[in-house]
Amino acid sequence: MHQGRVKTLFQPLIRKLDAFAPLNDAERGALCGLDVDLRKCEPQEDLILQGQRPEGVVLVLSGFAIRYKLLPDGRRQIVGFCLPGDLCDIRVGLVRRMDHNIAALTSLLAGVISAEQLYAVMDAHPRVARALWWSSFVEESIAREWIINVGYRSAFERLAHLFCELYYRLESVGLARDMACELPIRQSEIADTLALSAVHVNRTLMELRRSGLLSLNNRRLVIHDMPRLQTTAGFDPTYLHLNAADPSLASPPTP
Amino acid sequence: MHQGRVKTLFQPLIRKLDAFAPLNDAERGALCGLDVDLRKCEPQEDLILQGQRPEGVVLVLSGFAIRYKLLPDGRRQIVGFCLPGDLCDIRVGLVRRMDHNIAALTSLLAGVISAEQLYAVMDAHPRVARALWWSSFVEESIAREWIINVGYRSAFERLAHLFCELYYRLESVGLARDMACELPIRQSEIADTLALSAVHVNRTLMELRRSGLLSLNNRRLVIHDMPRLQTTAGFDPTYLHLNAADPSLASPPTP
DNA sequence: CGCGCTTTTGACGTGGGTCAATCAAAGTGG
DNA sequence: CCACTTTGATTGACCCACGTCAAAAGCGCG
Repeated sequence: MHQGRVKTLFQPLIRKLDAFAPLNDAERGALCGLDVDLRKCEPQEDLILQGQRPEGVVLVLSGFAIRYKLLPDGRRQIVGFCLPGDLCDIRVGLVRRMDHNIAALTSLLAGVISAEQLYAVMDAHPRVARALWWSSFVEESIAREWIINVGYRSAFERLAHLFCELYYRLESVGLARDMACELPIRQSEIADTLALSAVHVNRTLMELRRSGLLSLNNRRLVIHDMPRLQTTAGFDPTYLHLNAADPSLASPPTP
Repeated sequence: MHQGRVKTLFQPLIRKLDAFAPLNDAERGALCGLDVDLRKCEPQEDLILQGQRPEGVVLVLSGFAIRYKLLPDGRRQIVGFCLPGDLCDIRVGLVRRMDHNIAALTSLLAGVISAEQLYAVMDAHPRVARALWWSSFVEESIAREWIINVGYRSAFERLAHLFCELYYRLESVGLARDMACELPIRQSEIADTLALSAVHVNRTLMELRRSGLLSLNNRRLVIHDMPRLQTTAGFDPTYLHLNAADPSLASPPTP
């Protein structure tokens, strides 16, 4: 469905999976051939609500989304970013009710894919299946790294770390290059992500700018000194498992 | 291998998976028939090191283990508990190098299973596959909840929340009942888990005792007032996806 | 019965929170 | 084209939960 335009929209996903193991034409074709139910969202619009039974796997085609939970005092904690090419979440077909919300951060185009159809493609193309399982593994790794970010690091390090992560993730789907990318995130959203107050995010961001490590203006992130940024952040990209390719590995079975 | 004694050692895993969807005799048999490479560990001994290529899926048979990362200043952050019945981690066969360590907390008996064999069982028994995918999904949910615990909640709430989680997880594998369980965790380890100092954990623990919510003495946790404990912790068990059973759901393909 | 872990207690310092303005950019409508 | 509103960024003053340092007290165990 929607073949014409959608084909290019699959680029981020394909590009990401290629980093695990290069896909052949048949595999790319199978992915692009997926029936996606296009869904356009405005900024702040919820895609999936907590407690809901997920009706399909959501693939972010363009724009940013966030996973978040609402907290008793009305605040929210963002527990993950869904960037273009991210599937939220492959195993969702196994779960009765979502335990968190997903909302659009920017205006966003998503594709809803039925679990059955996705699993069929995975069954027919083991390497696609492996790549998808790998990407869901990476998401789990990211969640664990966030525990450390929020628990252990100072505000300055937290921001630095988040920007390192977002830069590399965006680069891996072709949305960042030359140490710069569009980053349509408000300071209050950074605050909700890093468990800081918006005020302190602001102060820390200015400190980052003053220190010459990066600048973030007009929704555009420019990293001026990546090596030093990584060092001060304690950023070790291992957890993103980029270049994880190891086609020799056995492939777990699809649910 | 090791059939006789090992069969009972599979109980926690089977019990946990049963909560997702009751397994029949063939399915139980397939699990118990897995070749496990038994491995006995002393407290503090590392099971799997960061950077290592995992050689198989580790199933905790008895005792507690922790997932942790070492931090630049020598501290460590615990990013997960592996309790009896936990597999660490099904998709591990897809990954070139571990991004965190796993160590025994107590003396511990683990079973190492080859990815190929586990995947074969999953292929032969779709419901087992679904249950295992579900349990790995739950681990990811737990990691996300920990982001909130460490980022948002006060020390008092953090401890309360951790004890709620551990109680329910232990209950689901038959190691807790009547609001009590063995909990062989030192205060310094709670500190490393909750991103608090050991001193503050101690003070907070005493406050929890004084408030009559629970007691933790001689490695034994007794919860005196679970409803109030959950309320003060802001604990919503949804994220553990207990009773998640929904056998109608489609099953994702094994890698 | 003395050595090594943990746990407990005390005194004191600080990173980051809160509250409350102010400022800036981007609409919006007349 | 300009008042008026809205939303987000910035700044300042003050405060507290939790960290650090340091010492004491239990408590197993050889």
